[in-house]
Amino acid sequence: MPKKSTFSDSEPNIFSFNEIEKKWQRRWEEAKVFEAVPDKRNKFFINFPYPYINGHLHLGHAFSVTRVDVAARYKRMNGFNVLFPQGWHCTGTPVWAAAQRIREKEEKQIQIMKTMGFSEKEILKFGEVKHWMDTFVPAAQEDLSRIGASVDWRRSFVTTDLNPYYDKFIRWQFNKLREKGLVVKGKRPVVWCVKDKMVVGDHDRAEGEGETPQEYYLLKFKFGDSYLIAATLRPETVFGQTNFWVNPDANYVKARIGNETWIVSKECLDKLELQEKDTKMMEYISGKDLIGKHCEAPLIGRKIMILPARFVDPTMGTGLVTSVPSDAPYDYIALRNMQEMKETEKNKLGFSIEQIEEIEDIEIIPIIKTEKYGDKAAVKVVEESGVVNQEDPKLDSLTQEVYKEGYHNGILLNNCGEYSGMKVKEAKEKMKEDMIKKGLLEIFYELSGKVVCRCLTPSVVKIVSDQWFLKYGDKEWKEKVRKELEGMKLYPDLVRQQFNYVIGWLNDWACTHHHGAGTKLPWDEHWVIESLSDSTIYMAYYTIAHLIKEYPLDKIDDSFFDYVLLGEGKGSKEMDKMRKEFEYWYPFDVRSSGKDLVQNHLSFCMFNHAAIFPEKHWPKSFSVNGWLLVEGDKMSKSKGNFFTIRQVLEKHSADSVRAGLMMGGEGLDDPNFGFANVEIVTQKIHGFFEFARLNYKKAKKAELSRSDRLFVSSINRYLKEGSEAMENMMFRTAFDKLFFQMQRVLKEYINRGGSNQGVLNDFIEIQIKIIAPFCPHVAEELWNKIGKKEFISLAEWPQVEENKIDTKLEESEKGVDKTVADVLNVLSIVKEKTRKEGEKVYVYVMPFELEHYNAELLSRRVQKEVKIFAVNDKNKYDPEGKAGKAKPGKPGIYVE
RNA sequence: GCGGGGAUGCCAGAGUGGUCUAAUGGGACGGAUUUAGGCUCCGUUGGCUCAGUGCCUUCCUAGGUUCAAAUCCUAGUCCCCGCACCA
Repeated sequence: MPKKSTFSDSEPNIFSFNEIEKKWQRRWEEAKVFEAVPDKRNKFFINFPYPYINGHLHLGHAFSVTRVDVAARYKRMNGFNVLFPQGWHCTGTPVWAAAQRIREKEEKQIQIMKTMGFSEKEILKFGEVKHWMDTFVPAAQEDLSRIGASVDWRRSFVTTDLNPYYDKFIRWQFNKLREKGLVVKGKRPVVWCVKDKMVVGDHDRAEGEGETPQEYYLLKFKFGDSYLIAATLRPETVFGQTNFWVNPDANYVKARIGNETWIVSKECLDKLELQEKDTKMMEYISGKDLIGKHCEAPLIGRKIMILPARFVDPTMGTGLVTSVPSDAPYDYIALRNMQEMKETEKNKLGFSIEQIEEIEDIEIIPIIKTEKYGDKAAVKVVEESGVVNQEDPKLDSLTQEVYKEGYHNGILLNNCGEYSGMKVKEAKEKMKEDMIKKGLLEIFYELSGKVVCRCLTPSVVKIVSDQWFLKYGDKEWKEKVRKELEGMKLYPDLVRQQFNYVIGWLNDWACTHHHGAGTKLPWDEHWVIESLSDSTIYMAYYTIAHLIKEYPLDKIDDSFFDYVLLGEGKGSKEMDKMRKEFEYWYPFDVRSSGKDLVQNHLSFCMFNHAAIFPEKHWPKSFSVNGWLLVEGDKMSKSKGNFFTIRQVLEKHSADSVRAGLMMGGEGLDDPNFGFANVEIVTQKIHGFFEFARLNYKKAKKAELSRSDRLFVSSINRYLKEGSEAMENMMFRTAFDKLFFQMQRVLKEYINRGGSNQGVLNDFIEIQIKIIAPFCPHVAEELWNKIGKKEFISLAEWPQVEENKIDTKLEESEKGVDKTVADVLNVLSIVKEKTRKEGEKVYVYVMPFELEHYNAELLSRRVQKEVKIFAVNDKNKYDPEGKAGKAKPGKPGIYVE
C-alpha cells in the first residue's frame, strides 16, 4: 500500500520535489532572473574557483557552489544586484595527459572511462582535450542548474587556447606582468625521465609519489691534480672528517667538469650533465685503485685516508662519501668494522703495516654537542641500538634521528674554527656560503627517494635553466600584497594568520611548463602557462565574458584589455560598454574556496591583483571553508562514499541536499555531509510545506495575546541572529536559527494553543523567505501557493522588528517552564507515594510570575487539571487544607 | 622540523571568568495518544540523594592564577591541515 497522503483538502497530492524543482528552474531561466545586468543598485559579485573538468562534478563541488549560491541569493533578497558567474578550468596536465593515454590506448585510463559509464566507441573520442570539454562542461552546467545555483550562464567560458578569447586575456596578463618585470627567467630542479625526456609529475609516477629533488652539497677533496667529490647533506660536519669512503667494487670516472678534473661514479657523471655541468669524460678508475691513498679534506685542509666501505652506493650522490664517524652512524660502523678487522684481512686488502697502523690510529673527532646525544651522537645511537654491520636497515632511521637532533639542537664545539659555538642550523648556512666562495662546495640535487616514471625508467633530477618564474619572492611585491590583505575581509578571520605566513614564505613560482593544456607564453611559445598561474585574475574576465564573445576576435589585442580592464588608451563603442560593465562589477566582493587553496591560488590571486590592478579593484574578501567529508570520512571511491552531484540528485531533492550540505558544517572545520541530515530536512521541509499551505488564510489583525507576543519575540530574535550568521557566511548556524529553531518555536506556539491568524500569516511569510536561499525551489512553490505573484528569489529579506523582541517575556516563559517541571516532579513523587486510585491530591508549587499565565494553559502543559489562586485568603488556595506549606501573599497553583 | 587550527556529555556542536551539568539538534530509553506506527506530545539521558529547588564529580592530562575557570596562564599528550611549481 502506498503511504496515504496527509492532505486533508480536496487537492491532489502534487508535492513532488522533483516536479517543483524542474518547474522553477525553467521559470527562472525563462524570466532571466539570474542574468546580471548593471543598474542603479549596489552590486554584489561573488564567485568560486572554476572546477577542473576531468569528470563529473562531485559533492565537494556541490558544497562550494551551495555556499556561494546561498550567499548570492541572500544578497539578492537584500536588494543587491548580484553577479554569480561560473567558468570551467581545463588548463594543465591531468586532462591533457589522460587524453594522451587514451590515444595510447592505455588500459588503466580506458578502465577509468568505462567506470564513468562511457562506451568503447565514445571513449576513443576522449583522446582529444576538446572532447572532455564538450562532454563535461555541459554536464557540469546541468548539474549546477539542477542543484539550483543562481548562475548567470551567459558569462561562462573554458580556459586554454581552445577558447581564443580567454587565451588572449591570459596573454595580455602575462605581457603585463613581464612589462612590470615580474616574470623572470631562472633555473629549477625537476624530476626528470631520461627516456621520455619529460618532467615526471607526481601523477605520472609508477613509484615515488611525493618525492622531490633535495639539495645536496658536493665537497671537493684535493687528490693530486684532480678532486674527489663527495656528496653530503651535512656540510657543517667537515671538522669531524676522519677518512674518506669509496666502494671498492664500483667504477669511477675521471672527468673534466668545467675547468676542474673530478672523480665521481659513472652514474653520477650522467646526472651532473643533466644538472648543467659541462662534462667531458676522461678515463675510468676502479674503486680499488683509490684505497689507501690520501686526499685533502676541504675547508680544514686535513689529509685523510681513503678506505673501502660496502655501504657506499655508486648510484647515490657521487658514489663517494666523506666520513664523519662522530655524527654519521654509517661512518661510525664502517670505521669500527675497519679497525676491528683482522690484520690478515687488512693485508689482503693490500694495506702496508704503516697503513694498518694509520687506520688503527684514526680517532673519532667530536664536533657537535646536543643534550640528548652528547658529543658523539652516532656512537651513542649505534651502541644503544646494537647495530653491528653496515647492511643493517636500522641505520637509515638512526641517521635521520641524529641528523634531526643535531640540526635543530646541536651546537658546534670549539674545535670548529670560526664556527665554534655556533648553532648547527646557523653554521650550516654560513659554512655552505663560505665554501661556495672558496670553490670547495657546489650544489647538487638528488631525489629524496626512489622515483620511477610511468614508462618504468628510474627518474633523476634535471635542472631546467630557461624556466620562467613569477617573482612572488619580490620584497616590494610582497609589501603591496600585505597592504592588500589588511584591507580585505576574511571569512573566517582566523585564516588571516595563515595568509600572512604564506605571503612571507612564498617564493618565485615556476609559471611555465613543457607540456599540458593552456595558453602559450606569448614571447616564448614553446612554454605553456601553468594552470595556477593562468587563473589569478580571471574573475575580471567574468565581467565581460558575455560581451567579448560578440566582439571580433581579430580586433582583440593587448590594447583592448588595457582599455577595458585598466582604462588606458582609447576604445570603440563596444569596448566602452565592456569597460562600463567591468567598472560596475569590479572588484569582486567574495571569492569562496577550500582552505587548501590558501597557500597557492588565493595568495596568487592577491599577488596578481596587486600587480596589475589599481587598489580600488583589489579583492574585497575571501571566504575559506574546509574539505567536505561524506558520512564522516574523506570522500573516496574505495570507501564507497564518493558521489557525483547527479548521483545524489537521482535519489534526493536538490533543496534537501543543499540544506544537508549547509548543515554539515561551517568555518574552517571539515564539514560533514550525512544522508541522515538530508532525510531530516526533507521531512521537516515537507512538514512545513503542508503547514504553510493549510494555515495561510485571510485574517483580520487580532490583538496579540501573551502567547502571540512570545512567539513574535522569538521569531524576531532568531531572525536577527540568523541574519547575522548569514552576513558572516556561517550558514550552518544560519540554517539552524532560521529554520530549525523557527520551527521549534512554531511548535511551541501551536502547543500553547496559538492560533492568531495574523501572526501565523506573518510567520509563514517570513519562514518561506528565510529558507529561500537554502531551499529555493520549495520556497518559490510555497510563495506561489500562498498567492504571491513575484519570485521569492527576488523578494525582500524580512526586516527584524527589534521592538518586538521581548527578552523579559521570554525569560518569564522560562520561569513558567520551570514551574511546570516542578509540578510534574512533585506529582510523580506523590503518585509513587500514594498509589491510591481515585484519591484526590493537592499539590502546592511555588510558582513563577503566574499573573501572566492561565490555568488552562498550565493544564495543557501538565496534562492535569490545574487551578491558580491568589493566596490572599488561606482557604482559597487550598480548600481542603491539604496542599502543604504555602506562603500567604503569593499566588499558588493547585493541582487536583 | 616549520607554520596554522583543534580536543566539550552516546554523537554532532554552542559556549571565552560567576547566571554552566553546560544551548541546540540527533540518537537511546521511559511514558502519553494510537488498531498500529516511521506522525505528534511529555519526560529521562554523570553519580549520589530525595515530599521538593541538596551534595559530589565533570568540558584531553597535570600544575597554576582567582573569592570564582570549560573559559585565563604554564607544561605535556593526542588529532587535523599546509610546507609549493600540483589541480
